[in-house]
Amino acid sequence: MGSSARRHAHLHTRFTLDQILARLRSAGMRITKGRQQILITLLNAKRPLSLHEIQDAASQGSGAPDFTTVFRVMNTLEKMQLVQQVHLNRASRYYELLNPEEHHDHIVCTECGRVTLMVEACPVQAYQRTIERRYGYADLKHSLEFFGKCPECK
Amino acid sequence: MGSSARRHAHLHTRFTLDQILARLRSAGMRITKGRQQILITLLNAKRPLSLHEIQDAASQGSGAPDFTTVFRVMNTLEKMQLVQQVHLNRASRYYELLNPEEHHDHIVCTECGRVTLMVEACPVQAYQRTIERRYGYADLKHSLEFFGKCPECK
DNA sequence: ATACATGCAAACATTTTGCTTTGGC
DNA sequence: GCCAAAGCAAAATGTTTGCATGTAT
Repeated sequence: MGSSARRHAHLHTRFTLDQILARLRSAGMRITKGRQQILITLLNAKRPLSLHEIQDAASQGSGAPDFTTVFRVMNTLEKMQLVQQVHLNRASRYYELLNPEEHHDHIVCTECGRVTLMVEACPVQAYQRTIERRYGYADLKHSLEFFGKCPECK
Repeated sequence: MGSSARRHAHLHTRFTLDQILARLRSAGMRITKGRQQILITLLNAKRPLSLHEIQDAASQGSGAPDFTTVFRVMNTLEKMQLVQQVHLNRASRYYELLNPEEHHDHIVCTECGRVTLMVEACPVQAYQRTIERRYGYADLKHSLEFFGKCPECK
């Protein structure tokens, strides 16, 4: 493959670890080893992760946070709007880091479970404001997942 | 309120009970009292229901299907694409009947949990074909939910 | 009569909470 | 040293399976 594929690749404008840690600090939270491991795991993730996956990955280094810790940290990060749940129609919950500017959606294969990240601009983003006005809701976020058969499975 | 509100109300082009029963029959499935109760419950539902809610509602009449039955029937209906899961960020799964032509999405209040059905044309529907081609997926369905503060809670 | 479907009970998975101990500030 | 956070254990909740019995066809 040449550079044409790469030309379409978008810049992942993600939070940096330091930016997130600064947010935690300014919220009066403490920077523990476990939290750092979890955040590094999320930063490296190429797809949404379950709590167990986060714990496993975060335990590679020296930290090895307890499952309960992962559970509580993820709850906190979700409330702080630093992470988001992604619905993959599986038994457990999946999380991903929320990017400050960019929003992307997912395609999930109904056969093999594979998750593809969509790189185009989200078609819903533009409607959000209109919907807020029409239905009187405020602070709208959304969650959009596509389900179908991936190239391999179809 | 005058008729102006009603003017925007759309026709709920839903399956009829008989249509669904015909589909079950042609799939070689048997028409039991429990299944009928469940389907009637889904037809009357004004919002997505959990398995327990379906069981409770379906037990009003004489049928009273067991929870396991509800679980299995819903799984089957989902595979048959007659119902769909809706993600409300709650502990359990919620289901709704899938309409043959019309597709609608939901707005969920993050404070009180209230669910509002959206009546406009779904902005994603139009993109689905494009996405199928671009990513090589087939038979795409999607799930779109908005989360925010409802008029009462904001 | 013959499967298919149900009900019941038990297993399983995941999420959540209580409480004691640890460690960041 | 103080108090938030972690770890551990146990409970609560929700989902799924096995098997004997019932029932639609």
